[in-house]
Amino acid sequence: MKELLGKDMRLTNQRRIILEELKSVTTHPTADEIYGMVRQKMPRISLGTVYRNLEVLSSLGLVRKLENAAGQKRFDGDVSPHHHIRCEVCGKVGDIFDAPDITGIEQGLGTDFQITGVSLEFSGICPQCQAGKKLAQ
Amino acid sequence: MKELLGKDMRLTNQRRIILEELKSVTTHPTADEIYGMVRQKMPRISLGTVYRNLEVLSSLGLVRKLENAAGQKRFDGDVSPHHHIRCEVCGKVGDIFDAPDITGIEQGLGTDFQITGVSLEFSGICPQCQAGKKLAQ
DNA sequence: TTATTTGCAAACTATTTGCAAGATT
DNA sequence: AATCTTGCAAATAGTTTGCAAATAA
Repeated sequence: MKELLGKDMRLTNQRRIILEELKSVTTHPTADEIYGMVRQKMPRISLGTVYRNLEVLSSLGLVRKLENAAGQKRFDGDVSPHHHIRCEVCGKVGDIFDAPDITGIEQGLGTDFQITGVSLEFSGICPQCQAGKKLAQ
Repeated sequence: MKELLGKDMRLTNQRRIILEELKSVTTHPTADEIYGMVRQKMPRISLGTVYRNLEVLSSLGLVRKLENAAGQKRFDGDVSPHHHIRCEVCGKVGDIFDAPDITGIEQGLGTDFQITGVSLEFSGICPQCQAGKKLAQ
């Protein structure tokens, strides 16, 4: 597990625990939520460190940063290819593993941009918000 | 043009000018950029008013709010169905009118969310940033 | 012994809000 | 008159940054 990070980059306890915690859930937590999770195991970590390390981990491709979204960024410990659905009411994010394949959809489009990626995101209402319709959590 | 807005909603000069300015460009400006544009015609308007009215106009469907994005929200005066591409370097947004149709892609997916929408967004590098590769504007 | 990383606090950016004054019906 | 809207300024939320101390190669 030593060589996961790049040259001159260390797998510190902070990084390891952030990564472990993120991989242990499927909830796509925000930086702040990750901060709360990690603090249970490492009470003196700071929010700045969490932000810095999420940035490092996502630029290394070890976690996925979900910024194609309203509001806060969220993070996903599952880097396998899949899509997301975001609750319009509470902002919670779920996974979509079985959407039709859109590979190649970016070919031959009329744009002067050099295309580097495509993102398909669904929006909807999560089960909890469907239930408690009035009091959007 | 009086009945464009809902009951008890007025088409004030501020709203009209914001709408006109936004419809006069294809650049998907940020709230701050719209503030700059509108101030040329209405120097005493405040940024808060611009934010408030962009919210009103987009909730009425008269403009489109692009929040599926990193960083700032952007606004589009063209509400016809089309997709967007965002420059990874400078954040600029372009239009994509000729992407393959993905209508119905949300049908029968394995999720407990009630699906209400789909968004396809491309990312890439705009012509200006391709040119000046070092000095990302 | 040198470069990286951390905790802390302050700074920053984008956006929202409270409120008294102004405008519209 | 009653309601909606504005300008202004202050507040808020999320994130980033500077820096001295701590840590690890």
